Amino acid sequence: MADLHPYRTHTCNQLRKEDAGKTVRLSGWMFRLRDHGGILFVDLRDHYGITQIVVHPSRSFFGLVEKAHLESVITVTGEVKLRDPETINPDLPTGEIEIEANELVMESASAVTPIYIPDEKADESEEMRLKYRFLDLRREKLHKNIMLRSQVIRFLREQMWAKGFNEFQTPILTASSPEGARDYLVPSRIHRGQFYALPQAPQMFKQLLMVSGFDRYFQIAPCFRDEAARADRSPGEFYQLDIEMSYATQDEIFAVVEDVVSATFRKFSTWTCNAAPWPRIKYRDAMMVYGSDKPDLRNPLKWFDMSDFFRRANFKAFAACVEHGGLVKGLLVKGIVGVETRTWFDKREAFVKENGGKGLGYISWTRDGELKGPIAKFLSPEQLEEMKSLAKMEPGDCLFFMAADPDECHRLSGLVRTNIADNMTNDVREHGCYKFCWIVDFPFFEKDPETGKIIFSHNPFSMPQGGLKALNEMPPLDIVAYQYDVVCNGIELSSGAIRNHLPEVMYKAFEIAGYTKDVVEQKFGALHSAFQFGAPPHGGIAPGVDRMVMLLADTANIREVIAFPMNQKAQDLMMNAPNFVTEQQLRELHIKIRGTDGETRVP
RNA sequence: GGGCUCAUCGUUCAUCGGUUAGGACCUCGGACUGUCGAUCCGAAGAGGGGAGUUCGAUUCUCCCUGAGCCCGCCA
Repeated sequence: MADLHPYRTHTCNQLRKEDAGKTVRLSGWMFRLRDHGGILFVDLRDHYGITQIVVHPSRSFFGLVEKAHLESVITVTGEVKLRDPETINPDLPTGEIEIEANELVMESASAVTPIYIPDEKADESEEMRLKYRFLDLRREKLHKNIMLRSQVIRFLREQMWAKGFNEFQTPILTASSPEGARDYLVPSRIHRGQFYALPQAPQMFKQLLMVSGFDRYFQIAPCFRDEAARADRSPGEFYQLDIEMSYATQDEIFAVVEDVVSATFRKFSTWTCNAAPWPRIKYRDAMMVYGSDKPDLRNPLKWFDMSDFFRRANFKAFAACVEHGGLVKGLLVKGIVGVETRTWFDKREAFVKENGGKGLGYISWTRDGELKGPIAKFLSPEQLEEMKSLAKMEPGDCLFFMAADPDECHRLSGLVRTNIADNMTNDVREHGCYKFCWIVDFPFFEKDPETGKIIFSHNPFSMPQGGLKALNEMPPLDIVAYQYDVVCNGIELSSGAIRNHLPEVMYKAFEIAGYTKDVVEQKFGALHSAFQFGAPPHGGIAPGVDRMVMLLADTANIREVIAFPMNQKAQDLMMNAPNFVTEQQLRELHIKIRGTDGETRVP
């Protein structure tokens, strides 16, 4: 046996009945132990699988194994034996054999683990799981998620290379960027009082690579933003499949993403995907129909504009709303009258009020032909008839109404659309599918609700449709940009734009948003400078890697697809980051901590 | 910055203001030569911190601390 590899000749998912009789060596963790007094069974686990080890009482190491804690790492040498037919375990790929241990080495004894690894359904606090992440990652579910992530990233890379894209690295220590999210700052030791920033995205670098003539760029790019986390938003840092293309039209960029993302979802999930080209929904239509710029298209419910109808109808509350610039929308829900109870309808209305709305009107067409509901009595028989044909209503259907200022109306209608679908007795949503769509034509500018100022609504790098002419001639709020998102099942997967590579257009756009030429040249110095020397028209996009894997793993929490995530407060509980540093370190960085409770604490 | 929910053995979940604070898993001890979430017997092990209400608080109230989710934020 001296010629065997010191740790293993096979993995724990390799041996089959054909291997019977071989002398083998396996290493792994003691996953489970079944102690029958006279005989021990150890489920030996490694990355690949599980193999049963049998330890007979005559062996010198019998006592060692019997007393060992689970999760200890051992190396076992022994003979592959066929199991008796009645002891075959059909649940294990290696279930037809077992290893009869002749030698055993305790490589690394484990203490009692704070979480019990075999219990996949255990529901420890996330705090506990994050603190002992290296243990949680041993569990099959999480281990698989991280492997899925690894394979997805590999596949994304392969596809990008195959499409002629080149992979580049861009700096991690860079300059603080104007606009956008809060930067993570890194103090400079050499330059007193100056700071680097971690990139929120390699946005300017990838554009500069286009100016440098590299034509097609991609990177699995780390992005850092010092903003609050959510269940679907990783705190601090996340990864994007960052893409930029020279001389590309919006349609060409869409085609690349449709190809790459579709292929990825088809490869790594059994769920169906809607075929490319994906629906392209204008931002304004998305807000009108779905009340959201990230609609879940598995939900078939759609709002439509009834402002014109209610302007003419003699229901004063809605007519007044429309007169004052508001919006009235209708949502037809088929076949729920007589299915859902009065309480159900009351709950929908209560939901709207909880979310700041005035209420939720509706008219039900009962199975015996009556039109009922809080609003029905305000409409004349002719108007009710018009409403029915407008909404394509049938007996058993209910028409909901939302009336408010446009922004508020969209917001509430989006919430209601989801709330109704979530609570219907007969679920109308599709399941087991990924529904992709493009949201296009985002507004270039919007009005700051607090100051009333015109501000960039998405990002100042994108090209306004109509170019300089539009900026000069159109009301700013009517201008749309070559700015687009990919949305899948209600999750924003990706965001991108055809860039603005023309200095004059930059100046004008920033002027409308209240910035002078100087500011443009100062804040976007490199980009502005680069555009003076021949810049190719270019555009790009950046699908979120974490979110793609999250959808593929069918988990609601993005931390389930990140090996070492931070908690919602952007703390790494395992590494204890962030943490205090020594006075010496602070001195080198010319930093003094402000305030009373933030005194420098030396660990 | 704000809102909601939560905090009990190592873990997880119970417990009407009066209980020897209970179960499951883990742990420890014992039995057991074919199990595979082994089984059986036994044992150990808990109210985050601080105020208050009360004859009496794990339970009610407030503050602090910590956690999760949401809003703001995330061009």
